[in-house]
Amino acid sequence: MFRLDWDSSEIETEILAVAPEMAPYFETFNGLRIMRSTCSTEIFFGFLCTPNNNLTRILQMARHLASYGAELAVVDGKRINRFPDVATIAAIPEADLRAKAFGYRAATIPSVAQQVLTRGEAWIESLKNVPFESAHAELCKLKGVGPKLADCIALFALHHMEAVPIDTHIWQAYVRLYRPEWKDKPITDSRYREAATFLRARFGNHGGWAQQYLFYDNMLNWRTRKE
DNA sequence: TCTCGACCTGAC
DNA sequence: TCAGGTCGAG
Repeated sequence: MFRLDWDSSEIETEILAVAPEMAPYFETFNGLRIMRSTCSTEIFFGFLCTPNNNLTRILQMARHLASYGAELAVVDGKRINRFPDVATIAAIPEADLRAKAFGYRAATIPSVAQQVLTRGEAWIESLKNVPFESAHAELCKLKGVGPKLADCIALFALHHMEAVPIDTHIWQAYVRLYRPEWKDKPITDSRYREAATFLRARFGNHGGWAQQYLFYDNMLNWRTRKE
């Protein structure tokens, strides 16, 4: 889960050799790791909760989706459920999720699950065995999944370690470090592609690992950072 | 290819 | 006002 079989100092050394600007982030957040989930379905639908949303609500929504799965145990009075399979999520009525304050994602989450089902239950897992670019392209064909979610799913669910999801935080870090002339510019499709391509080229197979530091730093400091 | 507005909710 | 965005129209 925490990739303890990976030597983080070795990875940091390799990243620093090609991207010395990462040094202060490694010093500040020493020990930060990128997690390795064993359940691709959970990560897939977890990220479907994230668009245009905040972490507190994302957690509530992910927990609610989990409640549709088989009960594993009760710990300190709290039910622990296995994350449900794709078919279960595909069958959740939109009204149920609306009632749980899912907003417009009440429609998109079951819809994406239905699209996945038509590709077969093993489809998500199968994307682990194709090149990152192919997996990303396939994920983007789902209505409701754009380039950012595709990158998140590729990295965190499928373990394509070169993926660099450009969310609002990585976008701010990218502009600050590499593209100051784009300060305050919104992310368009083409800018997204440029940033993601640039960061993958710069960090190579450690793109996912490196972006975690930039993400966490910006997450902590974006409100107070003055330029 | 870019720009906009819409889309749910709730914390700050 | 804005969150770990995406879609459709123009």
